[in-house]
Amino acid sequence: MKGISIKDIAKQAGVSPTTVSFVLNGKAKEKRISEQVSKKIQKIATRLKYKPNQLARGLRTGKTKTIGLIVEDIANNFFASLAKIVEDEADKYGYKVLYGSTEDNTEKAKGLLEVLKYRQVDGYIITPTKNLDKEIEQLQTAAKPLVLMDRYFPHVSSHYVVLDNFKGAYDATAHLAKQGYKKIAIVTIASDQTQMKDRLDGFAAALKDHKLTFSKSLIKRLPFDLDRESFNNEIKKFLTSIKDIDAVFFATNYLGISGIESIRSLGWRIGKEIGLVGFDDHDLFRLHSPSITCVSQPIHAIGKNIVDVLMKELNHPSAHTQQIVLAPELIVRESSSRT
Amino acid sequence: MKGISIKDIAKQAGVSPTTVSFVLNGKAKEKRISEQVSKKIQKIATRLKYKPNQLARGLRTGKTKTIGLIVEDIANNFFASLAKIVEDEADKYGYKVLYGSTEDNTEKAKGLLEVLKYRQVDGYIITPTKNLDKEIEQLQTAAKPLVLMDRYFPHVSSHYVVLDNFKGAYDATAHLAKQGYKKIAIVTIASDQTQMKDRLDGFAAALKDHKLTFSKSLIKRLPFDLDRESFNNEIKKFLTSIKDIDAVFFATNYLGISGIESIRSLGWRIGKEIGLVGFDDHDLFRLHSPSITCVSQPIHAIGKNIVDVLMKELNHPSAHTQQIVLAPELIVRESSSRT
DNA sequence: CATTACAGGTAAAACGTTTTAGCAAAATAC
DNA sequence: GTATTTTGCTAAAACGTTTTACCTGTAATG
Repeated sequence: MKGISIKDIAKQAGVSPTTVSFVLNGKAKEKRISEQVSKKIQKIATRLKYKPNQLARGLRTGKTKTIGLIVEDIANNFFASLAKIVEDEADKYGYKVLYGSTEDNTEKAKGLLEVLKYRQVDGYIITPTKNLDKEIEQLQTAAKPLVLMDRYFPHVSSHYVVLDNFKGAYDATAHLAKQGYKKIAIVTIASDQTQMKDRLDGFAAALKDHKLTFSKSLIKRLPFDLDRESFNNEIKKFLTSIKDIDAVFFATNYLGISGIESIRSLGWRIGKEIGLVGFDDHDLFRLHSPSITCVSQPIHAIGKNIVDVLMKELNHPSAHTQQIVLAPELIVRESSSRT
Repeated sequence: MKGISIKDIAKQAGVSPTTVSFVLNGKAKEKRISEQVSKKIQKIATRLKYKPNQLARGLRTGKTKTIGLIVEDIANNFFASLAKIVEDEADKYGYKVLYGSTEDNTEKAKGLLEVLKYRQVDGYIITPTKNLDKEIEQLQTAAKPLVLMDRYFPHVSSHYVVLDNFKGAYDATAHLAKQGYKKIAIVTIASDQTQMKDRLDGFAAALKDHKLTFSKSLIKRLPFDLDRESFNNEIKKFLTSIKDIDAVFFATNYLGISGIESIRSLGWRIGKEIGLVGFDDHDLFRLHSPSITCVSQPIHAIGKNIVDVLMKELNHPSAHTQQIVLAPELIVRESSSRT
């Protein structure tokens, strides 16, 4: 089952492989191939269902029509949904996607970059981990098109598409304040990267603007790599340690899920004794009783923007980098209404 | 940033590219390259951090160390979790994964196969759609290693790894029966593929074994490609059409989710007026009030088996095909207890 | 009529590997 | 001391494209 090659077409058409290549790449006019020959080659090509061997083409041109997608965790709802959109959008441009999960582990991320590099992907979509800035800069100096997502490095000028995390957290917290909650805590991930820093900052700013208590003791930063059991235990310990706590904001979807579980096992009634807001929408949040208020990301827009920026960069590399910050939407539900 | 090539190493070592290739492919002894030269080449290679150009290698050998993964929907929890495991397992063998979602659409599936083919993947992991049997057979006669997952074609002898769907549905239904539910319905997807057929059969067999009513009117088969709104409407229409219905089994995770939503909007109390069992475990099922009984798939075992079978086939193609059927686990929760 | 221009193509190199076939020198056999 | 085998290595082809440089014949130019 050897595939059809350009030579086969050439033979059938009685011309040279060169001519076939020209025609099939749309350079017929430019290279002055006659209408006749051109048509003939086209016909034979479609009849034989010729598909160029991407390896050979890649070897010659250096372009593989493949992009690398590095996410935090493909099993996470948010990243999985995004991956689907990226796949669809990339497909429109004829690109395929190679993916990998970092688990928020820098070594794993470096490994993935390495693999993608010698697989010669044309461009990268990267959810960077903590110390990946050096690698990102290296890719940039090598003029590799790349787009960061979900988070970025403030000191590195690169393309990125992220959520307005500050606004997301601010809105969530302000909403809780307006609902009359007085002592609001946050549970987040111990990360100094922008997405978490901005969420924390938004939280703090909203507290300040609404003249609510703000202290270190209202913040819990958990390591990323705990299992659910440990998340639950840590969250319970934290929540019970705060006197008069009446609301909590969970800064990621999986923290929110653990949060719900923890609070219930404490016997507190969500929306009554304790207000709750989560991050990223989820079927669970919509259908939970009570339903869970959350900050929702415009996943479709994010995916589309990422691919559009990357494709623009692939086709017309430009000096100036594009930073896209999309607005979140606060979806108000029962978990934050004191009634 | 041209990569280091075998020629660069050859030049530095003062030998021919051939020799370098032999050494780096572990054929030093076989090809009688001296210890000295061998060591020297190894050293230079690691010093220069040589990584073979996979395109060139692939072009020459026909092997790309890439496998194609075709799922129904990468945004679906089950497939996303599986994709992660497949990625990890494949990585252990040095393989990367190209993926795509079919949306249960045969044309899309054919398109994906086409793309994967001319990307020259070494092997395929396929969640087949309805009429994909011809394509599967074609791949087989072309001696392409492939493993089907989630479902298979009874009339095609191929490797596959699936759940014991009959048992899953049987256990779920029998459980409902034992709990005292009398009129049990099923909502499934209108598909004649094995996974759905077996679930339906398991459901029917359990009803029969427990001497419960079984009639066509207790079965609802919905098209795959509805949006959630339509799923909900259809499910509501169906459930209200059955007199004295007191339990329902949803044969996929997304149907279960829609089912919960529908039943609630009907004002029925899950676990009281109506017993409910879902398919595939999900955070939502665990944390819903009441919590949802479900048939859970051993995702990790599935993923590992799939990759193991594929790798065996890649390395030692054999005549006999392997059919692996894994046992589901019924996770009993509140939605099926009449108390 | 001699020159130039252009139309319509092709030969061959290159991309970076792997692999087959073979060569020269050293070692062994008789 | 010649014939054979073994050792240690290499030249060159091949994988399927793309692309540069050129070639040949005809038409236009002066």
